[in-house]
Amino acid sequence: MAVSARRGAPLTLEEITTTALRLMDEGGVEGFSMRKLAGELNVNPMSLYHHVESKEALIALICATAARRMDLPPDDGSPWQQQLRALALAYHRHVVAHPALWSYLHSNPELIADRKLEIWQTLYRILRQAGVPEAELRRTSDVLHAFVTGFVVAETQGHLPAEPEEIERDFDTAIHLIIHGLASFTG
Amino acid sequence: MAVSARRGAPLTLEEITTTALRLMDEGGVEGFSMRKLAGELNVNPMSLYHHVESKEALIALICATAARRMDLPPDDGSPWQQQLRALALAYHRHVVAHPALWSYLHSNPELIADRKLEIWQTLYRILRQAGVPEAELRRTSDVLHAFVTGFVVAETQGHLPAEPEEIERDFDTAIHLIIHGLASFTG
DNA sequence: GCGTCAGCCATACGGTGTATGGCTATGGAA
DNA sequence: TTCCATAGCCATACACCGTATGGCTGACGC
Repeated sequence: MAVSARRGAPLTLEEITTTALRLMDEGGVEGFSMRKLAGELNVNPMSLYHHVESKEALIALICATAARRMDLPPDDGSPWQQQLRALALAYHRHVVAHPALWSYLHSNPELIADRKLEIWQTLYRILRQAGVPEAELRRTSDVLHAFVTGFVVAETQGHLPAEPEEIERDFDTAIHLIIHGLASFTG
Repeated sequence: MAVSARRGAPLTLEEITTTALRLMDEGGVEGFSMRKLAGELNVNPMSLYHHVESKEALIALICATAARRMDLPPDDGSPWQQQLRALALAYHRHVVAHPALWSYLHSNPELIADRKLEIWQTLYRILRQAGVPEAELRRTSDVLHAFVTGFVVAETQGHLPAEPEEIERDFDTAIHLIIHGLASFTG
């Protein structure tokens, strides 16, 4: 099947996405280009297009994969406040691992809109436990996700102070606000 | 002073920023280019660089101007909840007028970080009235701004439902969460 | 009259995404 | 064994981008 002249093995989608993610981690999504990716893979730029429809589609694929890979806290029977905090921490940890990617995702939220994603199901479960009415689940989860997204981007973009313990306190403040805001539903 | 060959009058910074803002409103910040701007102004692309240092600087200038133009609610003595709502509405109104610009600003929060901006002073005032301790003002305002920013981007990016009354209810939910979250400070 | 300089622009460089079409070697069919 | 469809790859080209460089022009102060 006409393997690359400059490489031994044929390209794989896996290889493409992995390298692309690394490049984006290193140089941001803005600094990422198909030509650089091709160079890194020692391949002609056009070869990529046999595995991927477009640059945009490639990024979308990587975002979707990243979103699916997040490991979320199970329902351990603890109070919803604690579970919400655990979920936020998991999300936060995941974002910090790939700031560039999530900052991009932040401006293109449709890439993570699928409500069947485990992350949404987990959030729904916690919100139910918090007393949010069924009819308000979609709305409340949207708003919360927007909040969290805003926070995380502010952090990864360096809008918040750089010291880790300061960030942690900011994080605590954010969670505090959200939990006390949600608690008003049970009242 | 060697006015443009193709135009009668010399370029002005005002003219450049106004046209640039219009182009960004129409085609998004990604779709905006110096060459298109020059074309719109009937001028050689390089002429722009006599009034502006770079594309990035131009966008930053426009963002800063936009942020300063927002007219904010004065302290009318009403409860802080009401004032916070008014501030959020003013912010919201302003963002909806130039979604593309604010979506960009959202990914580059440093462009609006200046704490002397009236918007921050107003927010500080309201947070004080809400009982937020002085030492927590910076942190709380950061977090709130991140929240609001996230919400507004979600809305302008079409992540929230399109129907206006739905958006309004989402907005109410957001404000509700924030107000009840803040209220925990006075408790 | 002359120098200075603001304003403008032509050209060029190195980058981008990707359309088009052609090459090659492999798998299956005959 | 032969043949061919096709998967995989790549060379070329196009239209765009931001902007460095350096030169032109004409208004102004002296």
